[in-house]
Parts: sequence; C-alpha cells; structure tokens
Amino acid sequence: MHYVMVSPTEAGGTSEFAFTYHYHEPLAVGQLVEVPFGRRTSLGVVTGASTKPEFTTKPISSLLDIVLPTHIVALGVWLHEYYLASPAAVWQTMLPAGITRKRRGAKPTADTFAIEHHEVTLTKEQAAGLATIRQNKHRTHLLHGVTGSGKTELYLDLAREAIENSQSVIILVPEIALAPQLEARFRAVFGDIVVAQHSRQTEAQRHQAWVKAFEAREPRIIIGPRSSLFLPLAKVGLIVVDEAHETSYKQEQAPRYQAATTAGKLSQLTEARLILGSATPSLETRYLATKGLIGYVRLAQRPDGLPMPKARIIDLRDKDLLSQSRFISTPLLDSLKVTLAEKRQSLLFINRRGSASSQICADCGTVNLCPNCELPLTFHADQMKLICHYCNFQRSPQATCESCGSSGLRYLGGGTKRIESEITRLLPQARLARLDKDSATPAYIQEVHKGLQDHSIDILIGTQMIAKGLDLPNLDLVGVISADTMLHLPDYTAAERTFQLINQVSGRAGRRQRQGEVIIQSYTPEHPAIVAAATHLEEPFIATELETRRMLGYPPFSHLLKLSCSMSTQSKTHAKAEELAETIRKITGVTVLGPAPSFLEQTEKAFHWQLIIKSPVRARLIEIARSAPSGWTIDLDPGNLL
DNA sequence: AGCACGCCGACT
DNA sequence: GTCGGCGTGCTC
Repeated sequence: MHYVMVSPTEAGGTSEFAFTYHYHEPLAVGQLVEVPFGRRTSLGVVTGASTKPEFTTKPISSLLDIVLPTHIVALGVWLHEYYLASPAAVWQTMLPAGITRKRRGAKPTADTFAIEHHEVTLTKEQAAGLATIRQNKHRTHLLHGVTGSGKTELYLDLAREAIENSQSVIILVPEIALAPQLEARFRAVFGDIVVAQHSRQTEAQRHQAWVKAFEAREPRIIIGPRSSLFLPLAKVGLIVVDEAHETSYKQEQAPRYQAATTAGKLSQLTEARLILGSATPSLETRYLATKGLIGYVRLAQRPDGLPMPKARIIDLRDKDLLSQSRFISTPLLDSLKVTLAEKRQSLLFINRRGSASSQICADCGTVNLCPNCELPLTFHADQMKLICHYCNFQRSPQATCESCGSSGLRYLGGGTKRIESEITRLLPQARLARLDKDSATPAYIQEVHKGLQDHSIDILIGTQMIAKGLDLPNLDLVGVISADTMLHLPDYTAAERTFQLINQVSGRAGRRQRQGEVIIQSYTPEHPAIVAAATHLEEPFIATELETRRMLGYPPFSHLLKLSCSMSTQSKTHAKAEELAETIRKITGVTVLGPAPSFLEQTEKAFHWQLIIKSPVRARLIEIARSAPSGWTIDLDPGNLL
C-alpha cells in the first residue's frame, strides 16, 4: 500500500494543508484525485509521498485525468505557509471552477509562431539595462524607468529570448485599462501565442484559458492580472510585474497574497527571470535593490530625448492666488487658457469623488459625519445630497450646524463635479469630459478615449483612474487640484503614495513632441513627498522616508500582521480585540498597535476592530496568527493599515 | 467551507 | 424536562 499527502480543495482550516491517504500504487505530485473528506468527497491535489501513519487512513476514491505541474503544487503549499491561507482558499484561486467537468473539445491548438524580427533600435540606456539583466547575476531585477522611458521595449526583447528557448512568459498588469495597449504591442510581434486574461472573464472563459495553458505544446505569452501567475504552464522563462508598486497587486480576500512577492516565489521555483517594472518603485523593492538582493536597472531618460515635464508647486495658502476661483488658482487658470488657445489638451486630477468633501461648520469646525460609519459625508451637488461612500447612507444637507447652531456651514474642497462646473464658468468655450467612479462605464471610458484621440475634448477632469496608462500625444498640461488629500490618511504609506500618484499623473504630460507642464496645488507645498514629485529629485525623499520607517519599525524594517474581527455589537468586538491584544503583548519581540476600530468601523450589521502587530521576524507573526482564536481574519503583509 | 458537538435560554 | 441558538473545532 502506498501513502500519499493529499490537499483537499474543500478543506477550510489553516492548520493542515494536506492529509494522509492510501492508494494501491504510487502517485505523482500534482495528480488530481477524489478523496473522502469528513462526510463528503472532495477534489484533492497530491502534494507528496508519505509513510504509514499512526492513525488509520482512508483510501483515495479515484484519479482524475490531470497532473498539475509541480511548481503549481509547490506554489500552493507556499501560499498556505506564507499567508496562512486554507487549502480551500488556495485551490479556489489556483484552479478553475468546474475543473472536474468533462473538458470539451479544447484540442491542443497548433499555434504557429513566426517571430518577426523587425528591428527596434534600443537607446544606449535601454541596451545597457538589457545587458545588465542578461548577465544573470540576479534572477530578479528592479527595472526603475520613468514614465515613457520604454520599459516595454525591454519586456519585448526578454520575451523573445524566452520564447526562442521554448519557455512561456507571464506579464502581470495591474488594471484592465493598461492591458489592451500592452497586448497590442506584444501581438504585433508575437501574434497568436499572446493570450490576454482579465478579471471580468466568465467562469467558462477562465476554465478554457486554464485548459489551453495546460495543454499548450508551444510557449505562450500571458498578459493578465495577478491570478495569471497560477496558469499551469509547462515551462516559465520570464515573469514581468508591470507597475509593480501598484496596490492592486495585493489580494484583499483569502489567500491575501501580494502578486510581486508571489511572482518572486514562482521565479524561484521555475528559475524564470523576474522583472519588477516601475516608475515609482515601492520603498520595499528599492531597499532590496540597495541591499543588492535583487538587481537594479535604471532608465532615466525618455527615448525621444524629451525632458521630464516642468513642474510648479502652487501654495494654496496664498489667498491672492484664489481670487478667481476657490479651487483653481490663477497660475493654473492661466496655463489652462494658454493650452486651450494653442489647441492642446489639459488634464485636471482630483483625488476625490463627489462635488465637495465634507460639509464643515465655519464657526466650530464640526464636520457632518455618517451616523453609521462616523466618516465624513460627501456632498453630491447634482442630487443635493450628502452621501457616505462606505455604507451609502444618504441625507439632505442641513442649513444650520447640529453642534453649535451656526448657519455658517461650508463645503470644503472640490470634487470632480465641482471642478467641472468651475471650469465651465471660467472657460465656457472649453470642451470638457469628466471621468470618475461615478461616471465610468466601459462604454463611457471608450467614448472619452475616442474624444481625447480625435481632440473633441480639451480638458479632462478625473480621479485616480485617469492617473494611469493614458498616452495622449496632444496633452500638454496636467493640473493636480489638491496634492494633500492623500497625505493625511492614517496610514504609514501615505507620503509614499502621494509621491507615486503625483509622479504618475505628471507622467501623462508632454509625451511625444513637446515638454509638458505640471501644476501642483497644495496647502503644504514644502512637504518632501510633493517637492520630490515636482522636482524629480527623489533620492532625498526616499532616504528620509526610509529613515522614518526604520525609526518607527515599519516595512522594510519589519513585517506586519493585521488581525481583524467583526461581531454584532460594539462592546463585544472591543472586548474580544482587547483580550487578544493583551495576550499578544506578553510575547517578546513584537509590537502591538491597537486594538482600534477599523477605518470602516461599522458596515451593515457588524462592527470591525483590528490590531496591527509588527515584528522584524516574520516567522513570529506566523506563530501569532496561527494561535489567534477562530473568527479572526489574518492578513500578513497587509497592503494598508486602514 | 460544511457539519457535528456542546452548553445556555424559551418552551411544553 | 426538551428543542434549538450558534460559538468552537475537526475533517487523514
């Protein structure tokens, strides 16, 4: 009799990943099987051989016609150990739903691939970067390239090399918006071996893509979201994580994995080269490069020889500059006028939804809060309503302050809608478009893109979603309405994110023929994050930011664990959190922050509390997470502390 | 994830 | 006395 470890795909516990079963013949790692589990049967993955245990084992019921690549099995085991995810969470993410269903007619397609060697001349800098990567001193490289520096050229070259070695390529992209452009570039060179994935695919499409990857006899180039890492490709030669600093690479549901980190593990398992591409790498990644743990390639110039856009910071505390509008300073307005007169395009970036932020009392400073979430309500002028962006509570704005009775209520800050009406008033001849979460349907995004391309739009007003990926030849001017909004979030990454965001949105200005102009409005114009983004002198900011992290014991100098729980009443939740915090505080070598109500303390019928645990030793955090009572949500390397 | 086990409140 | 609430813990 042969004993094997099998990980049941329906096992929900985090303590055991695989259980011992027996079978009449030896089984390969990755073999899919059916096993009895509890009082039902479950699909299972053979993770390794075992010996006869103390307890009596159950037999494997049957074998399926699928053997997963061993690196996929190893990656599953790793996800369980590194993020403390249950087998159910791991396999639901790694395997397509309905894998047991009969596979219909997905014959191995004989994709012919004739790689077209149409010569792309690389710049000196690009060629040098490529040479560094090809020296293979490191398996992983940080490709630190300013927006428009041509990181894609390097991806294409490295992909060609992998394909010629019959190895597949995985390219991760953070958002659907970026994928089509990249896909087009790759398809032009590699044709049908390029496979695009996206998170909006149906179960059936995902299943089909999975089967295609499994049965592919030729190497593929996969362009897709973080889950593309788990496609069962036979050989992987190159993994690219584009815009590797993007926060969307962290999955918010179990398994709560970070895609760049997971890509690192996959590259180790497959010996694939890993490229982390970014214009604004995270401090963690920069730190690894500085320490020489990963390679570093810098692309500081744009291939077209264009200088970086010229940036100006406008001090909003100077009231003279706000004489024509409360939100648009005179210098910004002047630049908008010039750009418009030259028949060029502008982009106005607002880091907020709605028409205004909070309704604030000018006399006592009281802000209107949501009665459920205790977070500021956002004013929507078109509906004349105050809306909570977290629980969707709505009510009409009041005439007098609830706290002091004053009638001096004001709206603070301007959202996209407010800015839109300001611009309409100030520049009535300009053709406007507004793009934010409230207005963005795929069809509308398409329409706006078209309008920008054929220049039927002069000024685009938008939130985060316009900060990335837009490549517009006629865009000269970028205005950041308020650079501070993100700076005051209660999170240790606030400054870094502000820097990244301003950098990214600035990068939209002046591609192709002209040098762009960026105008950054701020109430704290001397803040290092804002100065660094404006001057392109990032080293001093990075250095001081790293020093702060070192002193406060935040990543990259420690690891973080976020434990959260939700219960029906405020007091119950608080008590439970306090009890666990007390227990953990007794453990040496770790720091406990909190417990505190979550940023979104109450949603629907539950109260959320959380505690943050810091430790330089990640294994210590795993121990703590393992010993947490049931009911607690475990998030290792949380993307934020909100 | 399901699904049992087990220990307290509302009922016959 | 019993029925059932869901908090807790196990599944080889």
